[in-house]
Amino acid sequence: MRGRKSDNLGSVIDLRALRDDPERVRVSQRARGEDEAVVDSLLGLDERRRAALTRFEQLRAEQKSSGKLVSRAQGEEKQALLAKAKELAQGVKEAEAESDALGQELNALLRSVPNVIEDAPAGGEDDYVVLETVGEIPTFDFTPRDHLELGELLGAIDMERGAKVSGSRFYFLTGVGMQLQLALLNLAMEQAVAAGFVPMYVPVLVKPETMEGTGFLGNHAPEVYHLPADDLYLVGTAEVGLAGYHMNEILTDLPKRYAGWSSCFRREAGSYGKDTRGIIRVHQFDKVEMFSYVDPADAHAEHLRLLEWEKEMLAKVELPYRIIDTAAGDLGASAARKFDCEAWVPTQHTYRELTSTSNCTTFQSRRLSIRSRDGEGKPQPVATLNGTLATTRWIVAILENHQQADGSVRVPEALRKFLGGREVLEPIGR
RNA sequence: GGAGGUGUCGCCUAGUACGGUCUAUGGCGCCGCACUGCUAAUGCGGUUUGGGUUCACGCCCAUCGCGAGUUCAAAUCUCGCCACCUCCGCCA
Repeated sequence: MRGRKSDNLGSVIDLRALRDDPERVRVSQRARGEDEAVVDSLLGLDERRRAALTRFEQLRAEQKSSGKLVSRAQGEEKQALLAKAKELAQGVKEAEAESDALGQELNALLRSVPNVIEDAPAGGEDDYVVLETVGEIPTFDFTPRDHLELGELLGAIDMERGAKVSGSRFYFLTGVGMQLQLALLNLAMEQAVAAGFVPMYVPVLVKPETMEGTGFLGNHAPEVYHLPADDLYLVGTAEVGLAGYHMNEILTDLPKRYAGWSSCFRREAGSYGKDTRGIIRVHQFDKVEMFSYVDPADAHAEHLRLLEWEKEMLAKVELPYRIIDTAAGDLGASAARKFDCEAWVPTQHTYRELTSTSNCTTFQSRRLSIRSRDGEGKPQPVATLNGTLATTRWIVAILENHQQADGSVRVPEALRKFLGGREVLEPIGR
């Protein structure tokens, strides 16, 4: 008879909006290639739960007033009232059990539904739309080396020893490799702070509720490392900690912008044999991530701002890239829309993802209970958005695009001050 | 890791030995009104949070770190967990 959490269920997804416009969710599910019948199940469950809840509330009110009578009564009268109260209590317990059971069922179903998309192209991984292509693809009058060959020449990357120490997809950044990573992430942090982001160092081990609330236990679940001894998860991005930062809070002063620097861990399950060479796809890397809490009405505009900051950063390291609008079926559970910036990788003759910015609308804030007050002072969920500013993978594109015939690599102007003024990274003798 | 202590509506606080008008006390702060050359002071009233419902006034449910249990009835009793503080141990 204590503690009933199911009351704020409605906040997990916008049940009211679902009742008003179920078609919108159906369209989204269809575009993602997800089950569309879930909408009817949700509506049916919702109705049954509301009825059960009303029944419980009525019975409970009766029980309360009966309790007061008992407390005041004496002798025989009290005995009679007590008998009646016992009956009432039985009914209350049954009504509560029913409404709780329906609530749990509804909750589980709600959490299985990915975010409702906003204007994302329908389809799967290959159905992205190219929005813009920036910069010139470099041409070489020599056979370009791939990033690993360059990394080894420069004494920057050591895959062999990474595998020796930790297994496949682990590596060491050595010498200028580590300096280049620091330079890149420092440049990213510098830009973020200049743009008004609060720089953050964040936990990389988080509780299940944090991981769940950010949406990574949905279709990303197999990607996530879990430490069973402590029931903690290793994050795949600083986004997790930055989203959890304001969990269970009501925010004032939106927008709030944070830039988190963290190591990121990914199991890369299901990608066996893919990108096995070099540091393109690895279990551990470092990243500077932007994270914004904004008014839902401002979410799309913020999404475009995050994209602009990513473009600014890509321009600083002088990489040719394109921007794609990711198709619905390729979105994470929490994203309503996602733009990726993909840099040209000369030896692969293709573009590879360097940044990703997602508009999660109110998906994460509903699960983590992060709200602000609307014009009338009523709490409403905020929108959350994230975007990459730089990662270890950028080293791949920098090495390959700025390489020279002798195996040296030109350092982009903006990075030089973080590399002791160095203009070129030279191969070292072995 | 071990021992002890603490956790009440923004902040502080009463209540918990003995379960029942606790529908949670008081102060600070805040809001409204009154009084007042202005300000201040004073007086009166209001003020946990969330959800549901109502044109509205309101009304209903939940909420005393979290969860489970006992009971007709739990801030109060029982069990588990969490956070913080003190001491001890261990350690990069």
